[in-house]
This record gives sequence, C-alpha cells and structure tokens, in this order.
Amino acid sequence: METSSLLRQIPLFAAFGDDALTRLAARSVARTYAAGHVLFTTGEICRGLYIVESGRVRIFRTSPAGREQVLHTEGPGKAVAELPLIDGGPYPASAMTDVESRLVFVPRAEFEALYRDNPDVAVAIVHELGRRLRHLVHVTETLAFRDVAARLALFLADYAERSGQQTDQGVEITLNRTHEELSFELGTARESVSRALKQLTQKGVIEPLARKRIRIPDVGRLRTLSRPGERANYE
Amino acid sequence: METSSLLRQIPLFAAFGDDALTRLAARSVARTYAAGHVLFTTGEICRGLYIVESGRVRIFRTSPAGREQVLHTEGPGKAVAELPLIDGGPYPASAMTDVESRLVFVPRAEFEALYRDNPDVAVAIVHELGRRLRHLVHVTETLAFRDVAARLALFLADYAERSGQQTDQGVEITLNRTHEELSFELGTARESVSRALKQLTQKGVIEPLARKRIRIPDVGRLRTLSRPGERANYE
DNA sequence: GGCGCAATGAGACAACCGTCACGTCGCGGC
DNA sequence: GCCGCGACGTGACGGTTGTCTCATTGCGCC
Repeated sequence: METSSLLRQIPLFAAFGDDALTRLAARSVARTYAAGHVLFTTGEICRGLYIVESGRVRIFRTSPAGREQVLHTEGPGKAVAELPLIDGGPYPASAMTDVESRLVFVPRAEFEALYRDNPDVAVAIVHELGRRLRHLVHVTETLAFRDVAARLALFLADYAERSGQQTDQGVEITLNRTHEELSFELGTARESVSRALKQLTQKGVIEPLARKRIRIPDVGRLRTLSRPGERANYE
Repeated sequence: METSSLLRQIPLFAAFGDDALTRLAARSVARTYAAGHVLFTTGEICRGLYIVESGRVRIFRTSPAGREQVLHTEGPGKAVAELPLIDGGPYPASAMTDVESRLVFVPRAEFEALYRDNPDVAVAIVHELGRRLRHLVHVTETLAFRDVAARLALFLADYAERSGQQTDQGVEITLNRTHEELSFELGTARESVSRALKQLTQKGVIEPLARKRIRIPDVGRLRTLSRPGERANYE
C-alpha cells in the first residue's frame, strides 16, 4: 500500500493536509518484521513511532524472573509508542511483533515537527491516550481482583465479541496465540492457562474444537464467570 | 485562597488569559469536604472536573466483594477526572477524599467551552494523561510481579523519598493512612499489610517509631527488597 | 478516669498459583 | 515415514494470600 494513503487512514493523522502527509510518508520507513521481533525495550530512549499496517504488536513489561505482562496489543491502523514521543521520556515498556507484521516507522524528529505545526494532532493524541488509560484501568482491576480462570474467561469473552464468528452452535473463535502468549496477556504462567482452560471446558462454557479454535455456546455465561465473587470452587 | 489565582497555579490552566480565568473562577465552586466523601463512582456520567486545593483525593476501583484498588492519589494543585471530560465517557473509577479536603469543582459545560476556545489545554492534558499512564503502567507491573511485602517496600521507599524527613538515624516518615487504606493502595487485605510490616521490621529495614510513624535506616536496602526475584523466604 | 470504638496483631485454614518435572501430542522438514 | 522440537497436559509441592475469628491496643470523647 502507498504509505501516504495508509497514513491518511490513521486517526492520528486524519486531519493532515496532503502535503504534510506526503512529506511524512517520504521520511518514514515501512518494513516487514518477522514474528518475535523486538521493536524496543523498557527504558530505551525513544527513537520514533511505529504504526501497524498489518499484523499485531504487543506492549509489555517483563520481570527479572522472566515473567511477562502484556499492557496492550495493537493491530492494523493503530500506533505504538506515542507516549514517550510526546512527553520526551523513555519507552515505558517493551514492544514485540506477535506475528509477521508490516510497520511504518516515523522518526522522532519528524513527528515533533509535525506536532509543532499541527496542534490538531494533540487532540487525536489525547483521545488515543485516553483509550489506553481506560484499557489499563481495566487491566489493573482485573489483576487486582480476579483469579486466573476469571481473567481468562474475560479475555475470551472480549475476544469473542470482537472477532468471533457467530454460528448456530454459539460463537467460534480462533486464538492465534499459544498458551504461553496467553499467559503473558493474563499475567500468569503457561501451566495455569492450561488448567484454567480445562476448568472452563469442564464447566461447559467453552468447547475446544481444534488446535487454537474454541466454541463458546453462551458468551453471557462466560462473562458471568469472569466476575469475581463467583469463585470457581464448587462442583 | 482566591479561586482565580488558585486556578492560575494549575498546569492545566497556566496558559489561560486573565479574563478566561476569572470567568472560569466565577463559574466553579470551591467547597470543603470531610474525609471519606465520595466525589463520584465508577460508571457515572461525568458532571465535571475536581481540582484539589488542599487535602488528598484517591481514585480507585472496587470489587463486588468489597476489595479496593487505588489507581492514583492526587494532592494540591492536581486535577481529577480529566479523562471522562475529554473523551465524553463515564468516570472510569471512583473518587473519595482521603482526608478533609478543599476542592474546586469545574462544571463540564464550562470546561468544554474552555477546551474549544483554548487549544493549548489539549497540550496540558496530554502531559497529564501521560503522567497517569506511566503511573498506571507502574501499578500494573507491581501487581503482576511483586508479592505484598515487595509492594509495601516499594510504596514505603517511594513515600520516604517524596516526603520523608532525613535524620542521622535514617529517614523518618509519617504514614497518614491506616493499614486498611494502605491495603487499598497495595491491592491486598488489611491483614496482609500487618504481616508484611512485621516481615520488614524483622528484617530490620524498617523500625516502627510510633503509631503511623516509621524510621527507615537505609532506603536503598528497602528498595532492594522491593524488587521481585529476591523473595522474602530465607531467614 | 473510664467507656467505646476503631485500629491493629495474631492464628488457623483453605484456595490459588508459580514452579519443577516429565510425559505426550502434533506438525513440519528431510 | 521418521525425527525433532516446540506446544501442550498433568501431577506434586510449597509459598503466598484472602478470609474468618478473636484478642489487644490506643485514642478520642464525655
């Protein structure tokens, strides 16, 4: 795809004039990265902004012990690392491609020039940061209050509503993640994901179909299980 | 204090002209609230913005079971609830005064008019949201990776550096919080805070002086204990 | 100075979960 | 088709923590 028309579709740059956009396109670099490529790590000085054209990027923190906690994942049309770009600080987390992804890199100096000339960008950024903030509040609450099974149920329910296919047997989803990647999203260990999946299967709220493919007969019931207070201890 | 000169000191409104500021001051309401006053709760439609003149306000989420997780606390000069104001959504969390506090309430319509007329506000908001976002990343990581004792050690170390008094015996801090309030900050139960405090005392990294008063001989050592990986299991 | 209530300390107990260990499964490459 | 390796399932085990319960302390208020 032409870089300038790609940029046009991104909320961040929607308000730009054609010349600003073509200039930006000329100075940014589009590249395809393999799955598992590290874009940047926590604490690094910010070099620029990445925009996801295709694929998926996850933003996460790691513990010294090697555990990982995903903060958010961004797909096509979304940008990554706006925050350090606008407050001048280091990257607050690390970023890695989950799958093979095509990304557009906008160098820091280029973005800053844009930011100075187009105050409208600030409005777009405010909205984007707001979205992140709400999401992170959600992640925080989930970590603080819910056990692993409930977090998994919540994740699956959200996933089903976002990208599940409705059938007459219920909603079917294709998890393009390994259990280990799931454990990173949920802030837990791989084995706990296995156990939680078994728990949900035994309760009948999910049905494994094939490798990474799951049917959810009743998303509402799954969501009920995701609420704390209704612990999974009886039966 | 005169409301308009108070508003002047707030980063959010620093760029405003005198007339805009006096108009804003005329339409906002300053009031003193007792400790424990609920300003708003999660999910409510946003009525406006609160600015802390004196005292302390905590922003938190609650679980159905009654547990609480503090997301951030704001003191004098800081505002609360900018996010729902700018993205039009509901309050993402609840807010309560920790101690007796004097707050200035800016009605939503008033703020929106200001926001339209002064695009500079967006820049200030971006910075404020950025600060929140970084803080919340910190909270999330802490919840995901650290046990209660480590979270407490981290909290105390931060607190000591922010508002401790240096003595020749070490840094002394006055925790103007009950153990229960501490447990809300740390996302745990009151009893666990008691246990963690005892643990840290036995290790010698903190010394209880009086009710709510603690001496920290070596903040660096306390901070070391706050890192995960060095679990508190031996000795 | 005593009363009352909130704050704190402490013990018991079970659930939850991270970790280690090991076995199995499945898929791609040769 | 076999081999190898990554992904997954499972059991055991111990540490951590939430919850319940009750004793104790301390402080404010009459």
